[in-house]
Amino acid sequence: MRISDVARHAGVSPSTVSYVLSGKRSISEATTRRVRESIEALGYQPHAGARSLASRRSNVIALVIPLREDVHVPVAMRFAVSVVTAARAVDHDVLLLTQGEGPDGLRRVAGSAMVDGVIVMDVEADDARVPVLRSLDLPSVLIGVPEDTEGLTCVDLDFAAAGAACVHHLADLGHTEVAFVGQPPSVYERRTGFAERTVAGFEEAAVARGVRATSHPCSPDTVREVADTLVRERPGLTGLIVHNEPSVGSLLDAFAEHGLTVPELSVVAIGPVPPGVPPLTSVDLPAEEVGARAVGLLMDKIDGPAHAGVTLLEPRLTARRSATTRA
Amino acid sequence: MRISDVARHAGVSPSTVSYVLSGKRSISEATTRRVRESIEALGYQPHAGARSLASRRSNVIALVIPLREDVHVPVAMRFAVSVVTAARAVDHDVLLLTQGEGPDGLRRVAGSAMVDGVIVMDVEADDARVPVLRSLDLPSVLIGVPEDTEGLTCVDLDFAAAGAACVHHLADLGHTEVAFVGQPPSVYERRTGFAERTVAGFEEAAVARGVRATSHPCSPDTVREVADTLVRERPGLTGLIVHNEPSVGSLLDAFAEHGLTVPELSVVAIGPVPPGVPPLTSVDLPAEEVGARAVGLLMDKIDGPAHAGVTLLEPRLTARRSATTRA
DNA sequence: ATGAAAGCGCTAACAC
DNA sequence: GTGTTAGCGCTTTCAT
Repeated sequence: MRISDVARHAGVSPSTVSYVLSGKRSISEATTRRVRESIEALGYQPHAGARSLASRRSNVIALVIPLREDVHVPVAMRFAVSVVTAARAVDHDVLLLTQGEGPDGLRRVAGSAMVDGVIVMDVEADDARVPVLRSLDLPSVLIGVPEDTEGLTCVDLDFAAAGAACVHHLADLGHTEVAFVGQPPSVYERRTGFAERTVAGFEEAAVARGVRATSHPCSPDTVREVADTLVRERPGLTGLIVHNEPSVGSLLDAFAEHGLTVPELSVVAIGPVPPGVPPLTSVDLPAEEVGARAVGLLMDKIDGPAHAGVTLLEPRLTARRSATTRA
Repeated sequence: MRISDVARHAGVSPSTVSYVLSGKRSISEATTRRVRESIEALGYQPHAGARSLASRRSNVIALVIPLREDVHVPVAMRFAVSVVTAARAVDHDVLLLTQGEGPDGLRRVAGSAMVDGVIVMDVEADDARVPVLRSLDLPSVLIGVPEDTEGLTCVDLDFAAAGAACVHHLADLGHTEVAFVGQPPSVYERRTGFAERTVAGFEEAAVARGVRATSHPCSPDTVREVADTLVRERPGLTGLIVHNEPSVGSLLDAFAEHGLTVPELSVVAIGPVPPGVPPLTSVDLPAEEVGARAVGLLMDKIDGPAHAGVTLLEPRLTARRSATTRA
């Protein structure tokens, strides 16, 4: 089933069928209808390879997903799904690249014209893929923000503002001693942008508001240790900011064992809305919006002149029931 | 940069370059070396679209990933990553399809010759995609087993055997009263193969061993309810089989509140090795192996005559420290 | 508003 | 063991 079959069936030339499909030329109402009917009747679908050869567009974008021990998989998956959904909405498919392939993966898909652009997740401050991206002239969008953003297009939640928003919320409620419990140490060691920026935002805001503050990294197996330390060293602690979705539950349990329960201990989370009782006041991670924005920006770059820049989505703090006025 | 540039640089014909790349013809050692050097020197990479047009092979496979509320995302991701890794090892890329696209997604990628084959995850007993796959003449492999497997190629862990293995392990340890805590109810309602088969294997083995047994579905918000019910209605309960990775932790906590702690309550898990203390005796889910097998079988189908059939990987129970001899 | 025809870059059948 | 060449199925000038 080829385009010429459709053309014959509709009594037009192949190019007309092509133009009906692409809309790049105005075709009479009547012809358009006949062509569409033929396409329908014959069940015609253009050959993707032929199309990409002739048009120099594959209508495929690559998505590099992280697969590290320390990234919270469900969150990564939400990004991935939103990217796929948004891409499909603009008639593009998504090729999955794993972090494991590294810079070479990017070179490969770019060099073979397999994809029209790429979206890279989980970007580090000094990411090895960034120089490759710069050298590649392959349209790209980063989800996350490296140190040097010169010439890059990045999207992310404004994590600094998110960290700050939590401090302001607690300070507004009268809290004067707060602690920040963050991502696993390894996340900071490899200098993942979002983690660093959140802590920075937290610390700045704490200074600005005159709030006593400390921050601690935290992995699943140091939850108890972190809670113990905090209880011991910060007896006046009344506010807690948790930027570690997988461990919120057990962290709060650990505090509970010391007699500190929510909402006497006021808790604000940063991340996906945590299920559980009581519902946590939190700054939600708008994965769907980030993914959609990334795709939108990538499409702009693919068929327009590059429009570099960093887009930081404003955080929205949703007050639920875990943070209350300081007793 | 085209194949003819490489050919000129190496002083051979384009077809020779093509044959060096594909290995489909024997080329003299010397020529091969010259061609490879030219490829290297020029940084040549074949155009994927041109290649797929001429060879009728895209070297891309599609992977349909589930994105339901009730599937445990980290497990799904492990499958996905193992599929990508295995595919890359045989020089194929992976196009990501979401469950949301349903049967149409399959038709689309097949019809446009975008992919050479497809791997479908999270297959239900009566899956809407199966008839489509049958009608499509697109090589496919299912991860999971539907009711009617006629003409299909399926791979999965032998979940019936896994359920049975847990019963045998507990029975061997002297337990005579066991309970099975499974997936969320919705998983059974949509008749997901692996869930059904596990329960069936559990029940059969319990009858065979003369063990008193009941089974309960369980979702994150019914964990406590399930534990309460079990404690109330099954006072003699000493063995627990948990086929619900995300809830094992809170389930055991709930039992602990009733004074039933591991290993006095012997627990065997089915799923990815659960982190946590004490380490749980479990039948691990060999996601990497399943993914690799799926890719291997798909490659066989892509370049050979179909070799349908159901491959069930034998479960391996690893005794750790959560299941002990009955007191 | 439509058609004719020249490629896009590769593979593989056919020749030697 | 290697070269020549005819497509693969589409898009897009160029022509009308």
